[in-house]
Amino acid sequence: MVRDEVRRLVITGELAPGTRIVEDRLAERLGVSRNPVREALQALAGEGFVDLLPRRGAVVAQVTAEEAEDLFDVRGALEPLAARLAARHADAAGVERLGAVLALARQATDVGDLDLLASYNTDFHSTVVDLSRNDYLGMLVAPMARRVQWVFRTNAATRAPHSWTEHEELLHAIAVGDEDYAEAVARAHVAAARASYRRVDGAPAHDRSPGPSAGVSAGPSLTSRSSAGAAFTRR
Amino acid sequence: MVRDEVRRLVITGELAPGTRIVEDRLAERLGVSRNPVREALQALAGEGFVDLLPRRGAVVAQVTAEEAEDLFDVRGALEPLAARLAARHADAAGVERLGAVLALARQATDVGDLDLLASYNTDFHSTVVDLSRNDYLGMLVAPMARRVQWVFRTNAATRAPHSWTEHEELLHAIAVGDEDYAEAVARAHVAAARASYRRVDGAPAHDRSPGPSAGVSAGPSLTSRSSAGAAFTRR
DNA sequence: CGATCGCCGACTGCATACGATCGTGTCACG
DNA sequence: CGTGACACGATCGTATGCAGTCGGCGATCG
Repeated sequence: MVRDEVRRLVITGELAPGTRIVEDRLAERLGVSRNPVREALQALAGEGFVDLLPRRGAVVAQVTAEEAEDLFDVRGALEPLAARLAARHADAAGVERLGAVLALARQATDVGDLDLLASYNTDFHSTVVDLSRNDYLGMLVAPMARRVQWVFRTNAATRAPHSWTEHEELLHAIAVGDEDYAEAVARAHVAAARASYRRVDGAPAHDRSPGPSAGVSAGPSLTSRSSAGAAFTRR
Repeated sequence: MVRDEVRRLVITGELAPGTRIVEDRLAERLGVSRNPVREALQALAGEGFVDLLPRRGAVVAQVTAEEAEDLFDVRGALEPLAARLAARHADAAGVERLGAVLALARQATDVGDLDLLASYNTDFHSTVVDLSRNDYLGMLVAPMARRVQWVFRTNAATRAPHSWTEHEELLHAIAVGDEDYAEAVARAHVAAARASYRRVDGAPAHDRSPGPSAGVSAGPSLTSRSSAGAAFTRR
């Protein structure tokens, strides 16, 4: 599918944030006509990977520090829910599937393939949502997981090891069916990821969100690549 | 925009759940070509209003009881978050905007225009999310609010009055900036809506979600407007 | 009489074509 | 030398055309 290919180009960074996307050129590059490309861009706009400016085309979305924080807030709401529901509904086969992803991730960790590890991370969370048996939640989280993968491709390296021990704990909680425990683990997982992010990326200039304040305040900010001034995308 | 028009057709029920959508016919009906219709259908598929079967076309999605419950679970996670963030970030102007929507809703209540009231309901929740200053949350909630409006168009009548006193309380919590209170009110609001839904729609056969069990088990179900027999819309 | 194979219509998916609109560069004028 | 209007090019939005595929229906065979 063309959509998946374009999304891959964006997530892997082959199309860097801020680059303008011209339908003609991308269509030629992919060897298709403009129509599938247009549909792909519409879909990716819905997922927040590109911004669609009427009559002016598409640009790969910028990830500002604020949006990363926003993402953490939402993850903090949805992932604990997914974990709780997964613990409630998961059966043996489901736990098996989760364990399989974990095993693959361990291999990828040993080999040191970070991109692969990141995609297993996405797989793990997607599987948890699958086990929650909440289709609507799945509809929301699937794009979000991809977005998370995109936003944190840069600092995934430092985060990975801790992340996976936390995943093991979540698997355990789900396996024994302890909803409260699963929810708590997921909550802690997101909080830890946020703290890790702040360590790597520098604390946000204006703390819009209390939570665990990142003690280590870090060096030069990688963020603020924002070029556009008027950044609002309301309708 | 064609997309908005098609979405309206679905939400208002002019295109009933289960009906097959043929691109040609809909295009002619709207007086445009197939291309805009195709893009609209893709977008609506992303929002969950239609199911897209590869090579077979689009079908207006069915809303099963399970999906309604799913929706409540997700609302129960996101709306409290939005309320908390709104209480944290809202300024006087924002509170003003919320109050304006409430005022309009009161008028609509007096007049008894239920469709209008439903859309104000959507507006209210959208505004709360706006005040939260979390763009990503807004991106998720905007389609969800429309979906809620769609799912509960049938029983909005019975629910409306209670709903709006709860809204007033939420407005107050946001106005005084009490995050915990705002979050609690939003949580209670969703729980009350769920209870109301279950009263009207009958308790789900297999209780997948504990929560406040609907004591009143209700008479003749208003639902089951489904025309088609095969009602499953899993992918 | 029932089941299977093949043909036919319908519709989607993609390609191509055209008109509309916006940004940009240039030229004239103050 | 700076500013404004005009015109051109680039690119989007929409329309039309064509080929591939899927489901339905009838004919043929067991």
